[in-house]
Amino acid sequence: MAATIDSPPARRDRQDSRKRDVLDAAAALFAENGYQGTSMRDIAKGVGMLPGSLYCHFPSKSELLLAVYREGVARIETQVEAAVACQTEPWAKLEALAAAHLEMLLARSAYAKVVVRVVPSDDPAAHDRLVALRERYEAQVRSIVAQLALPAELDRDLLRLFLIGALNWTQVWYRPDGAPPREIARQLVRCLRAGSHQEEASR
Amino acid sequence: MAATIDSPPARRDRQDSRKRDVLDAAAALFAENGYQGTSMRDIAKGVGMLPGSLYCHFPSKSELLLAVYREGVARIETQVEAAVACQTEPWAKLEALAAAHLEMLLARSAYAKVVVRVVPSDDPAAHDRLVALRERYEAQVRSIVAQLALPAELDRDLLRLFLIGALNWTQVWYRPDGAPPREIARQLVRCLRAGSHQEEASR
DNA sequence: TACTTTAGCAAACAATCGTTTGTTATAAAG
DNA sequence: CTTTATAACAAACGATTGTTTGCTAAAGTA
Repeated sequence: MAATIDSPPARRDRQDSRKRDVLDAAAALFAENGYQGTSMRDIAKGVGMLPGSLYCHFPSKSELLLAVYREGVARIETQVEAAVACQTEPWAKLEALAAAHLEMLLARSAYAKVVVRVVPSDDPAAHDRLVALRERYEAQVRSIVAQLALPAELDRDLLRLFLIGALNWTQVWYRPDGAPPREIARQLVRCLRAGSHQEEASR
Repeated sequence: MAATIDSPPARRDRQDSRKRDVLDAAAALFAENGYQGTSMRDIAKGVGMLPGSLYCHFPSKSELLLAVYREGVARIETQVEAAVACQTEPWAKLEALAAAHLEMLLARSAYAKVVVRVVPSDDPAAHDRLVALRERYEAQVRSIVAQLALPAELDRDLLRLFLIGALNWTQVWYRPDGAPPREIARQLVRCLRAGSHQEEASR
């Protein structure tokens, strides 16, 4: 078992390297032109393959989208988790979350852009699994929002949805020459901190 | 001139009636399945015509989208304007704007849904004119936000973009059995009112 | 060396896309 | 009645869609 442990890797590395190329090209194109606006031929051209060759790595366009989505959610989760871990105060955690989310969405990762730009109903065949992936990330946000000290009459779920909405909508209007992601996050959290302004001492 | 004023209308009414049917069907389908997810054949089937017959009323799919978009923006503007006019206090105006916007977006109008769901880059041929229509509405929001009393360090443009983002994102998560549009609007404005909580007396 | 595996190519598949053409039926205009 | 205009049909256009098939060549396994 240990004797053959390094014979497959060479093979495995190469195929995975190409598979990675396909994934990267698909992520870039989905992020730029949307799911329905990107054809398998576009992706093939992006990696210098023929269209049919893509099916050596992914059985269908839907599965390819799912793989990109999965990776996108994973990357956002990882970055957000790391950023939140550096903070102790709940509102500071929320701002760190927002900043990391925006950083990925606006500057860093094409994978992250796909998660926001491509809505589950864009591909009915993958709809349910896409929703499941989205919810996995939202659970992370929920756990941060749960730690906030808020007035009782303020709905926590709505606050979370407003936050995510404001964050994701940045993709529509963001320009690299405007306010940087970190500054946007700071202002957003400052806005949302509203109602609880007077209870700052509690918790 | 006044002698022939009522001879055209009969003709005009009929053709406009069919044109309206096409527009309605397109709006419903664009709202439900997106622009690229809706074919001219789908729309034709929706009004009981053959695909080619659509071109009697609209010269292309892009122009059809533009017509739906124009109508959508106009409807939102009208409703929002009426709702805002009933209020005098700036924050009350903003809440009325949010409520009217959500009412249209979530319950009332397929046209309004299209304006939010279809992003300009979905149709490169119509991109610039779609952006222009979107901006026309955003100007209306800007004028309301301009009346708010806000602390100086809070960016008005960002506040507006956060508001619109949170509003439009509701289309992703809204369920008719959850909180009604009016309640969502109330909570959202309460959240955003944050930073200016202490300056309530000013202006 | 002989066998198996597979990434990728070359070419085509059926289906669907937005759109065009030519014609017919209907109805307003003179 | 004649002329003109047009909504709608019937049918097809070429292009593009996601996908499949058969094959080749190279690399790993025994």
